[in-house]
Amino acid sequence: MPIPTRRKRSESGNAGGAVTTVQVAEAAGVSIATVSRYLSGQARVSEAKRDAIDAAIAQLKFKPNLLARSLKRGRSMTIGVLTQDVNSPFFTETLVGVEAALEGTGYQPLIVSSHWRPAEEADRIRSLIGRQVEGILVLIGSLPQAQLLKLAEDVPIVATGRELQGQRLLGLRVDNEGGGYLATRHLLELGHRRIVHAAGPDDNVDAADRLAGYRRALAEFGVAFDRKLVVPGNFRETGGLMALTHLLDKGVSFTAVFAANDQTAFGARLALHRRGLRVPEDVSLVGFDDLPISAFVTPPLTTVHQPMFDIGKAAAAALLRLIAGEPAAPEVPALKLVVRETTARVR
Amino acid sequence: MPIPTRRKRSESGNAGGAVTTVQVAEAAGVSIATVSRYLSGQARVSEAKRDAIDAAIAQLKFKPNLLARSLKRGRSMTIGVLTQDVNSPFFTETLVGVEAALEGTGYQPLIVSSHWRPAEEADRIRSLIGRQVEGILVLIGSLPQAQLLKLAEDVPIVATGRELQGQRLLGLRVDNEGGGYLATRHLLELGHRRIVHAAGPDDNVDAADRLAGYRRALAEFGVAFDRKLVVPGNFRETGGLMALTHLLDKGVSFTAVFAANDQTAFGARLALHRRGLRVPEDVSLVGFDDLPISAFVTPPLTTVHQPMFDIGKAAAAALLRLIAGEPAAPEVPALKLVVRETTARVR
DNA sequence: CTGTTAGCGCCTTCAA
DNA sequence: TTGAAGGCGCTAACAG
Repeated sequence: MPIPTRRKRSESGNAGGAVTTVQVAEAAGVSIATVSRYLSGQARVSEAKRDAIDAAIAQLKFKPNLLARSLKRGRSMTIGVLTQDVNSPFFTETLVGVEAALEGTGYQPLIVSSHWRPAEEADRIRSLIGRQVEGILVLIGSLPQAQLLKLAEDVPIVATGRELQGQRLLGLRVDNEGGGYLATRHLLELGHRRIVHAAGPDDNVDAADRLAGYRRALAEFGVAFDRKLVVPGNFRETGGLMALTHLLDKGVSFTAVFAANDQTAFGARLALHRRGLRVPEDVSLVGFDDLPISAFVTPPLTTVHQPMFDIGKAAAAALLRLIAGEPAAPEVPALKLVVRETTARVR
Repeated sequence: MPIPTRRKRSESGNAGGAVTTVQVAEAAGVSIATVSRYLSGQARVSEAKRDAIDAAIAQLKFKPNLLARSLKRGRSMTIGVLTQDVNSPFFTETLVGVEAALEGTGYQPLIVSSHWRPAEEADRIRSLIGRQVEGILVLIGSLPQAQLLKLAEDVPIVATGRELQGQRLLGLRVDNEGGGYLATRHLLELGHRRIVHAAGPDDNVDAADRLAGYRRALAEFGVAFDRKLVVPGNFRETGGLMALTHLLDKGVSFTAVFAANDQTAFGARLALHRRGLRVPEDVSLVGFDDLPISAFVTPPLTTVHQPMFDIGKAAAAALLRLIAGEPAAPEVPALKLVVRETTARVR
C-alpha cells in the first residue's frame, strides 16, 4: 500500500488547509470584516484588536489568498507580457525595463512566450485575458493589427515594434530607418563605398526599415545601390555566418558590413575571422541593438544602441496609464550610434 | 468636465461587465451547471444544448475567469519561478527548459526576479505563495536552507544550484567541481603549467567548487598551487576584464586562463586583446557555461557546457511530480567540455 | 443527462 | 469602530 506523501486535499478549495481570514478572526476574537479591514488598511482598527490580529496572523502563519482578493475586487493587479522568446537578450532587457516601471505599483508581470508562432500568440493572449490581466504588453508580436484592435476591446494593449493608435491600444516603435541610416552613414564617412548589408528576415518590418535607412545613406553619398551586396539573414548568428561565408565564397569584394542586428554581426565577424580577414583592419563592421555582450566581444562592436530597457519601461508606464483610464502617449526613446572598435577608415 | 475614457467599474468584481457563465446559461437556455460541465468536459452534455452553449459563447465572446476557477478548485495550475535576473542568458536558457517541461501539462510559470537581493527573494516567494502557486522553482537562490525548508511546508520547492533533500524539497546541482577539473585538465594536457583562474564571487558555492576542481587537476599533474594566479571576479564581463588587466599590469606571467564562467572569459579575452595578446596563440582560454553566444565569438570559446535547458526541464518535471505527491529524484545532467578554438598547445 | 445549491476566501456595503 | 450578510465567477456534490 502506497504511503501518502501529503495530506489529501479537501474536496474543494484550499489545498491541505491553509489558514483563512475566518481562522484569523476566530483566533483574534474579532470578525472577519475587521481582519479584512486591517489587512487592506482601509479603515481604522482599534489598537487592541490590531495587536490581537497581528498575533493571530503570526501564530497561524496566515498569508492572504491573492486570487480570492482579485476575484472579489475585480482587479488582478497583473499585467500580461507576451514575448516571443524569453531566451533572447533583446526581449529580456526589455523585461527588466518593464519590471522597473512596475516596481512599487503593486502590479506584477505575467510573462508568457509564444516562440515566434502566431497561433500560439493568439492562444497565449487568450489565456492572459482568462487570468484577468488588466493590460497586455505585446513585445514584437506578429498578430495582425485588426486582431489586436479586437483584443483591445477586452483589455488595454501596448505593443512594441508597431505604430498603433486607439482608445486602449498603443504602439511603441523606434526609428529603425533612422538607425540604419546612422550605421551606414558612419561607414560612408569613414570612406567605405562597398558596404555589405547582412539583412534580417524578409518578412520583418524592422529589418525592412533598417535596409531602407541603409539605402537612404547610400543615396545621400551618391553611392549606387548594389543588390548583390545585400544578403539575407534571420536575426541570429547563423544567418550572418552563412551569408558572409557565401559572399566570400563568391569572391564579392567589400570593405565594410552593416549587420541588421548584433547577433548577425557576430556571425559575420566569425565568417570573416575564418577567412583570415581582420576587423576592423580589413573589414569594418557595424551591428544593431547593442546587446550587453557587444561591449565585451573582441574587438568591442560598433553598433546602433536600442534603448531596450527604456522601451520596456516606457511601454509598461503607458500601459499603466491606459489601465487607469488616463490618456497615454509614450515618448519613444531615440536610437544612437555607439562607436567602438570594429570600424576604421578605409585604406 | 473630464471625458470618461472607459466604462466605470461596477462597485465590486468584474471590470466593466465581462460575460459570465450566468449570461451564457441564460442565452443558451440552460443552467450554469451545464455550461460549467460542458466547459470542463467533465460530463456528457446533450448535442442540442452543446450547440446552444457554443452559440452563446461565440455570440457573447465569453472567456472563463480562470481566477474564479482556481479559487473554487483550489488549484491555480501555476508554478512560481524565482530567478535572480531575467536578463541573464544563464537563467533564460533554464526558463526555456522549464517552459518545455510545462508544455501540455496545463501549468503556467509565474516568473519573478529578485535581482540578487536576498530580502527581495523572500518577499517574492511570499508573493508567489499568496498567488497560490502549487510549487516553486528557485533558480540559484541565496536563501538559507533553513528558510527554504520552512517554506517547503507550504508548497513543494525545487531549487537549482543546491543539494537538498526533503519530503517536498529537492535540490538539483551540477558537478561544478568536476567541471573545473575538466577545464583545467584540458589545459594541463596541452602542456600549460602557469594557469590563471579568473574566479567567481567569493561567497558563491559554485565558484568555490570550480576552484576546487582547478586545484585537484593541478595536484594531479604535480603542479604547485600558486595563490597569485587566482584572481577574483563577479561572474560578469567586468570582473574578468579588471582581474586580467590588473594581473597583466603586475607583470605576472602565465600561458592560460580558466575563467569561472563564460562572461568572465569574455572580459578576460578583452583584457588580453587590449594588451596585444592573441588567443590562443599567446594565451589559451577556457570558460564555463557555454552560453549560446560562446560558439560565435571569435575565436569560438572552449568551455564547459552546462546543460541549462536540461536542468530547467528536469527541475520543472521534478516539481510537477512533487506537486502530484509522487516521489521525485531528478537525474542531474552531466557537464562536458566543449573544445573550440581558444585553446592550443603551449609553445 | 440536467438543475439546484452551497460554497472557495475575500471584500464591502449597511446598520449598529 | 465593528459585525452581519451578500456576492465576485465558477465548480462539485446531490437530487431529480
